[in-house]
Amino acid sequence: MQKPRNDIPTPSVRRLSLYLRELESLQNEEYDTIASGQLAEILGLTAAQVRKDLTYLGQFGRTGVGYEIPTLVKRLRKTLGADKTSKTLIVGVGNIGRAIATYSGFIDKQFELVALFDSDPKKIGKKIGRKADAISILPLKRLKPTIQKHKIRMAILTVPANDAQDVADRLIKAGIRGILNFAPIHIEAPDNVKIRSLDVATELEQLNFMTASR
Amino acid sequence: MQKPRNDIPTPSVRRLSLYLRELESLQNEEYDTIASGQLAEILGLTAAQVRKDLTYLGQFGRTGVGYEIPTLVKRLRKTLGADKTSKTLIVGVGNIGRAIATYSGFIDKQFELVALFDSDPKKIGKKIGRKADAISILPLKRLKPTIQKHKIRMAILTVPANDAQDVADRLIKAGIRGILNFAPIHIEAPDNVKIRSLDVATELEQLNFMTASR
DNA sequence: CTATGTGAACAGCTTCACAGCG
DNA sequence: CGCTGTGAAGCTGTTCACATAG
Repeated sequence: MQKPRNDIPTPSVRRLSLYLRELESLQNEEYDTIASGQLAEILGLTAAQVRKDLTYLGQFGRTGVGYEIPTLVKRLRKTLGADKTSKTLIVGVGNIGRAIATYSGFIDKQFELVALFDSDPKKIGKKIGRKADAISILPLKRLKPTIQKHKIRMAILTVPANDAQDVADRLIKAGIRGILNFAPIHIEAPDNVKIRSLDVATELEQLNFMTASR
Repeated sequence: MQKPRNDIPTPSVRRLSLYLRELESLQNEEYDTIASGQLAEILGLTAAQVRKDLTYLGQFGRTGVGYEIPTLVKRLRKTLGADKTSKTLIVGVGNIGRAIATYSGFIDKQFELVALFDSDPKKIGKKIGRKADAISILPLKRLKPTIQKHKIRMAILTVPANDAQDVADRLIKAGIRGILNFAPIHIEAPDNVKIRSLDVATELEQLNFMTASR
């Protein structure tokens, strides 16, 4: 008996995201079609892998020609949910939080930054961002009402490691379904809440290891 | 015939790094020994995985007891190269670059931030960081001499996507062996130069995908 | 002749399960 | 017993190679 698998493997999802971004920047170019090999070349992958990934979108490549870029972009957007903007919030307006908040506005338009939170009373009420779409920093007690009012699904967590689990718990209680965690600590969460951690220290350490030996 | 494998798998290296950090913060606690199951619990892993990872350090766990924390820490440091500080530089002093430069001084002391670079003439000469160990921003033409003088092996790349490959090429020519890239683009490099990319947009998109369906 | 789509082989990691040791 | 160390089994993702389509 085969295990029925109709979801997309995590590594493929990551690459689909790369394809989308690359193709969007290619869209205004002269070509209106692209072959798996070309895309692979640009992104440092193999042609077979690109093709396999793209089959998760259904089949629509043209044999002997390649993939129609506009169609491909449309399908990628649809599959990844990039055809609608997703509301997000940031907790912790320190250096990293602020950097992400102001990061190329906000990120490719696909994500809308709805609110900023911090526990430091001195920061409350201050605004981040350029004039028109500057966003005020709110106290943590406003977390739950804000999340529920705007139906926010994802949060970016950029608080110190000591506070990370507490804040995560509050986010989860308030209904958040996904957390992008920058604190260098493991966040405990129920299965229906997804956590992704970006850990600069660990990445540096890995790089250090890879370049050290031999 | 077995494939003779004396290197450590990449996923294991990442976890070894997590073990080290966790154990360092546990070192002043009452316990001087830890079992694979406990460590696994803290980090959200399985006991078997922890044990398998730790065998890459050689065998020194005590049956029925666990691992001696000081010994374990020592071996982890040695294996990961965390027993000596590694010199690093940052190119691109925008929001992210600045955030990382000032990030908990600098990162656990294992990495020493030797220099900062930016292409913007207005930023040259400015200093980042607290008084005593503030670091001046240098122009890109100082890249090569600085890298060679200090024998810097790793670089953190926080420039805009458009400049990333150019700067990477210059870093590589100057002798850099590993690059931690924050630009949302694939960096091309020879095999003997390791690239690790942290891509916030892609991570967010993945999280969005994972929390969207069902 | 070119490039897709895909079953099948392969490789790499993780999990299992248990022998061995204090 | 309790917990390590580890072959073996299991899974998942990648690569191969080729039938297929235009």
